Amino acid sequence: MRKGPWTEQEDMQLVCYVGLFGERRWDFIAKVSGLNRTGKSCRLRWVNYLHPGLKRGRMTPQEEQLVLELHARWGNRWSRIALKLPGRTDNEIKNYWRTHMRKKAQERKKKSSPSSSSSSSSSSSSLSCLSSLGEPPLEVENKRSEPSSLMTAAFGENIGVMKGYPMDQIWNEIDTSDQVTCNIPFPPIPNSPVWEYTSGSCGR
DNA sequence: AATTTAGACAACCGCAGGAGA
DNA sequence: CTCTCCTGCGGTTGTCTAAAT
Repeated sequence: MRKGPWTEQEDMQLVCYVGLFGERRWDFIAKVSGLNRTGKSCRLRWVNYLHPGLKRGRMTPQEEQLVLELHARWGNRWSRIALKLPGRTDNEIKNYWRTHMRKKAQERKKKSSPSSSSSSSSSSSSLSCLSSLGEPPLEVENKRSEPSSLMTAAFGENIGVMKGYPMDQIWNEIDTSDQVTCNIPFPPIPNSPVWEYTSGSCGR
């Protein structure tokens, strides 16, 4: 099994097969795609990097604020926190928190004076993100679990190809044929680095 | 200009829980 | 009921790059 950084070619292939089979059965996708990766690795790559709904770049102050608040409330429940931050992954948030906390720890060391009003800032009265969220609502909350919107974002008009083709049917077909040739021409996905280099089909 | 350091991001690992056989 | 496989989560480590010295 291959490890380490993914190549554009691998990304292309993965995007293609996830487009075909959906975001599930990663082990199967890993096998069928011919990628010499574990299903786990494929899933991670998709979730953290290739997912079309992902935001890239640094966190906005609002997002940072929200992370602070949610972490104060839920602790290290990164995936849960991520649900509240559309386009951000648990990994990203986790990384952000890590560097954030490291910075804080260092600052605290320097000062070594335990007044530490900053640590309590996460629950200060000036924070209103959560209250404005009203806990569950936040309209984006469920977007993640809505494959159709994801696919639309990812594949634009071509999503139509998928629509008239129920997943169950696909599964059935896959089960009967071990190998699948993926040659649906997907249009480039904006904001996804993969597409800066490649285009066209993803056959092997 | 070269080197060091810090921050950001990507990826792997181990574990736990759920589903199906 | 239990065993196995798959998936998802959280922790951790590695890599790259920009800023600082």
